[in-house]
Amino acid sequence: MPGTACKNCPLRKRNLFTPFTDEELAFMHSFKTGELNVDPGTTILMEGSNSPQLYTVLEGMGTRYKTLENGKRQVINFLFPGDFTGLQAGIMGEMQHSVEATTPMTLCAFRRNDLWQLFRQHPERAYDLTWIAAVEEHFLGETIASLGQRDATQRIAWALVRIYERLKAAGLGKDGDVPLPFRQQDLADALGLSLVHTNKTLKALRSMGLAHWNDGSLQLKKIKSLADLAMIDLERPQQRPLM
Amino acid sequence: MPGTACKNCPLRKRNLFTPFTDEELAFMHSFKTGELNVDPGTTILMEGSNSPQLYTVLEGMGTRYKTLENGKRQVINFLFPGDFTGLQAGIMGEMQHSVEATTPMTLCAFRRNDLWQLFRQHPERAYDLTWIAAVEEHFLGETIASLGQRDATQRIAWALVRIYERLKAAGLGKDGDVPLPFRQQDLADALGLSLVHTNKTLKALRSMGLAHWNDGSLQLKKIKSLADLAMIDLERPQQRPLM
DNA sequence: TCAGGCGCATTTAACTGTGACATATCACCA
DNA sequence: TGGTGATATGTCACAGTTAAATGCGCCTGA
Repeated sequence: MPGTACKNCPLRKRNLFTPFTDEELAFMHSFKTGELNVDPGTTILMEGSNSPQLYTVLEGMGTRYKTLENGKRQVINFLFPGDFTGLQAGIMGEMQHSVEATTPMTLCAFRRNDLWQLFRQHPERAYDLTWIAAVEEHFLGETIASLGQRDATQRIAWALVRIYERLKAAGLGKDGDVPLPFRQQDLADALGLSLVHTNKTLKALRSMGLAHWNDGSLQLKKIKSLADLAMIDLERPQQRPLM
Repeated sequence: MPGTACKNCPLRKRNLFTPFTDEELAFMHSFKTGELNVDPGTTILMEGSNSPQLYTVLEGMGTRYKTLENGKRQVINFLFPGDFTGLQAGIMGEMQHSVEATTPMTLCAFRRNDLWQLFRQHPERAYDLTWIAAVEEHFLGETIASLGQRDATQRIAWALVRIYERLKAAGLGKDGDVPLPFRQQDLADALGLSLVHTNKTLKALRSMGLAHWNDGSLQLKKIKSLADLAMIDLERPQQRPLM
């Protein structure tokens, strides 16, 4: 039982997450195989490989991405504390994307082979897992709508709002600030924009006073206006399970 | 128990789907509340509404889409026989997208409130459900990569290949043909392209002899070349659960 | 039986948002 | 001190958009 015991998990204290009973915590802990600490730039899961583990992010941030044959990269989603990843490989067998650490990260690892046990013995956790998958599916659908129908300014506004909401909900940052240690290139690859145009659009949002992203810190002073620009509704933070 | 009994379901006979035991079929049937027959153009599920049902497509085709505030429409995915939909609403509460019938459709309806029973009493079905969610998540990730990183020609080639594979796997069409009763506008809205450019690109693929889509029928004579153009690998059909 | 209308595919022409390329600046580090 | 990675900015070309018009098949109603 290396690393933190689940019942002492600092993340779990945040009321973003649905509380677990001691019995539930004990089970999750038995499901856990260890903690993984990685340096920035480390590839945690590799497209095409067959990972034996599933992960919950305890600390740090990363990207989930696909690389195309022509070398282009599509960032599918960012990984923040509390996020769960690896279910696809856990269920389908082979990773369809890679996961890379952007900052130093700590991940809680679970045995993929225990997944079926979880479904048999703990239907509540199985339900949680499906809940997580459904929420991710919803988010990916919104991403598709952004790439397909929004112009560059709206796309960036959309991404910044959603990122801000997620990081705030995870309890990161203070006041109107939130840490965002990615490169502009990462955001560009997430939105299907060129680096140059991403840079210019960020400048425009800055000069409009809507979004300031400097030195790894994102500041949204007028998130409502930014959301209007992106043509989206703000999402109220919703309690969710932490695996 | 209106409509077809699950054990007589004609879809289930196709060996695309994992076989169920009689006991399993009986349970699925008990979970079923009825069949839904709709005309083309009918909205089956509405964005923002709170559907009490989940559906498996028995017959016909449709689209799953989001409408943006500016009136633009993003088709997130097409619905084909054997597809399951409504899990998002079933789990998250509110529909985040709409579902519309393109052709006459027959759907098998399940009670959303029974979902939790399914998790408790039939972990195998719960696992299947999560499997379906994971596959959908994978597909949406590939869609994001297409919208973000491929040009118009590659996007259309990608879409046609994937659609062809899915329809073939479902046992539709004969030889190199497959029925595809959508409008060019639907494909355009799925790929984030204008109708005009979609039309031009389809014409180009036609004159290259790679794809012929006329009168609701899609013919791919050189699917391998089309896949190369799209920079994707062909997917071997994989057995999957039918809910 | 024919006229009118509607949905969809097709085509042409003009415009534009975004990409590609080039270059500069700054911080950091070996 | 030079090298590397990131942000920043200007210029120009083009893939794809927008607008507008035509044709064709099919339905409906007189």
